[in-house]
Amino acid sequence: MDHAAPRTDPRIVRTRRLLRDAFVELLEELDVEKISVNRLAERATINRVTFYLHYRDIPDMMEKMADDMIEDIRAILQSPASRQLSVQESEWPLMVNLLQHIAEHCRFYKVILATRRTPIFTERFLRLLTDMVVERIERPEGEAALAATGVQRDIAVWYGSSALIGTIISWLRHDMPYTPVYMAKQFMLLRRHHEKKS
Amino acid sequence: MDHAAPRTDPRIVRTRRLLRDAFVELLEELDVEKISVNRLAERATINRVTFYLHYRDIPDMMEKMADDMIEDIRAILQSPASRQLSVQESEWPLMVNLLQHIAEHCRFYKVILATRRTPIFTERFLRLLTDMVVERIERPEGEAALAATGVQRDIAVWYGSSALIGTIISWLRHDMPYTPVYMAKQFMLLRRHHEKKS
DNA sequence: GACTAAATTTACACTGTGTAATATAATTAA
DNA sequence: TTAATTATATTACACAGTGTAAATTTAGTC
Repeated sequence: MDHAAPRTDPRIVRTRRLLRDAFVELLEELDVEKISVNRLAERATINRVTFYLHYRDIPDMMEKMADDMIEDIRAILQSPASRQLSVQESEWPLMVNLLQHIAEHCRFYKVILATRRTPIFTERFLRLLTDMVVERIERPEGEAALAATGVQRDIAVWYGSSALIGTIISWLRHDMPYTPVYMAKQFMLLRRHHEKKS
Repeated sequence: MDHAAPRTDPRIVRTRRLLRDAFVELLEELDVEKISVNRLAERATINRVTFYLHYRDIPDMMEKMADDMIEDIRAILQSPASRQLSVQESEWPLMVNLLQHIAEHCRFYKVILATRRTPIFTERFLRLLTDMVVERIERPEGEAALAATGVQRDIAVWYGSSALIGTIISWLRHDMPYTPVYMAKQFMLLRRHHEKKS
């Protein structure tokens, strides 16, 4: 890297920083669909037209911001520490680094990953599944199994419900290559491995 | 149920059906943000003004559609079969029913849960984590562990990566009540229970 | 200090929004 | 069947936002 040292104009850096900060700010206050180029430019204290010198529209800007985010995360996951170690050993520091990175930039990540951004349907569906998992875990059998594993209760809930909805979405995305029954069986297998202690 | 038999005007039923079908159709062709009341009414072959007699705006319409979806799903999860059985036994038919319901209405669910709806950031992040999980599972150790459990490879990938990103998002949503290190430890525990065979 | 590039200002044509008033069509009830 | 009610259509309007163009000002680079 750093071959030809592009050295971007500080005005460009400044404008983009203002825009991205303003975007995060607005996302803390409004739903995405309410963020207009108008408002964004106003909040960023730049001219509306200037926005178009940098991004085609707001989705395009989000795309670019996502690119940057991915670049950051990739840098962490490909850190030198991970190369010579085994998978088992390298996973731990990678995970810690990733989570710490997110924690350090939590204002950004929270707004980007965890606000109203989740379209209403997924959100509602997830909530329902979460209730289901909670109910399940609160039964005596669930409590016992959980206690044996040393897994925090709410974390197990997050994990289980996200896994469920995420797998369903992936299944749909891949045009349902397995029958519902087969999927259900697989869920049972995966579940069991959470709860049955060795 | 069926106390006062509200008996909605067939015109209302028709208009809402046209609108919702048109919405699904458009969502198959465009990103959500490109769906305007204009286009929607045109596609539904109703007058634009009529839309406002039923919904405040498009997010409001999505909200209502989500309500209906949740009602359907809830009906399945609270089916009579589930009441007298134990948790373990009732879970299986519920899961099958749920998945079959989704499969039957897959055009709707696919568009609603699995299209471009996932805001770019989550999508990109999920893709990255998926790569990570794939790489991990393709190693000899991973293959062996997987074979022992009888879990399908790609399903394990979907499951693991969704669980990961979903848990991270929940952690952020709850304002990070655990340290990154603790979270990482919990991930290791949950992971281990997938792979270590009894 | 001159050159270059970014940002601003102003303007314009366009698409979409939300509401109001009135007219027409379909449904329901007498 | 007629009369009522109620949904939808039509037209119109004020407003907010979009994306682009041209000329100008401001800031950075060499």
